[in-house]
Amino acid sequence: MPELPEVETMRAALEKAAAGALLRRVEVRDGKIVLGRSDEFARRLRGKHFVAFGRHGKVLQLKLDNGDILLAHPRMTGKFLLVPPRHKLPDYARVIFYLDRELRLVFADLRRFGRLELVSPEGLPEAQLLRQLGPDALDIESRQLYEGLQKRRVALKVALMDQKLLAGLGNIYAAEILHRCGWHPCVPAHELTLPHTRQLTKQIHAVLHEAIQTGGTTIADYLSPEGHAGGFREHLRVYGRAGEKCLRRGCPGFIQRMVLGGRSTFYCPLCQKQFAP
DNA sequence: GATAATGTTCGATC
DNA sequence: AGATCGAACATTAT
Repeated sequence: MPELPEVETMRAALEKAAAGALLRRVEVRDGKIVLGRSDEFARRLRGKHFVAFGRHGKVLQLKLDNGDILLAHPRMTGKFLLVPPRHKLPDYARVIFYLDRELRLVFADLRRFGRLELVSPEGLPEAQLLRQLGPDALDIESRQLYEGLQKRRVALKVALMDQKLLAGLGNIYAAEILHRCGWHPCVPAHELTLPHTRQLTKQIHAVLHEAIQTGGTTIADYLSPEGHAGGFREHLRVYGRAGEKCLRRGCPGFIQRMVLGGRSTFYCPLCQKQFAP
């Protein structure tokens, strides 16, 4: 489920609630979630403190006081939840981190696609969860994005979701960004000029910042670690709105759904035709 | 019961 | 070699 804004919302919430927390015990209920040996994973974490909370693309980076880094990728349905004392554990609790202060941090994941990986500082560059990622979508500059787009023949929306090009965008935000640009999702990526790419970069940053401000997007089951739904759902202009009226001021169009790269794609056939900066 | 779901990865093919 | 496509992964909600 989560894309960059949802992972950033998780990061900020964990930083607030668990900075400096001690990991008393780690219980791996589902070994599939953890890369490598579960017993080793639990043993290496026990007794460490969380000291910093980072993120790259959709990957959360929880840093420990011995330099090791716990990487977490939620994939489709993974999430961290902070469970207060005496509260019942959530459904699909796959890995449980028992902290001091009577706090429990749970990695819950219905579909079991999520992954946790513990790496040493030296191992960080080759970490499976980070290895293939391009620059973070919040940091990428137009020039770099332009050069990456030039090399690709695929539809622009497919390129935006390619984590090697830039890390963090998924199906929701790629669609929303293209609608704000007024471009059709099928535009071949390499047709963008540098000025087009400047406009695109600006919208990528604007949409992501707006989504972070509102706590991300909840479609089916995303919740922040404190259990809050995301507010960006009210800001969606195309995603999940097939058959509904286009929300661009003055546009009489209706949102259409098509399949691109195997994923549902939503766009307005009337106002996503233009292709000029 | 069929369909779709906020994502990545692998193997086959171009 | 590198890009691209479709299937696979696992499980539920509608």
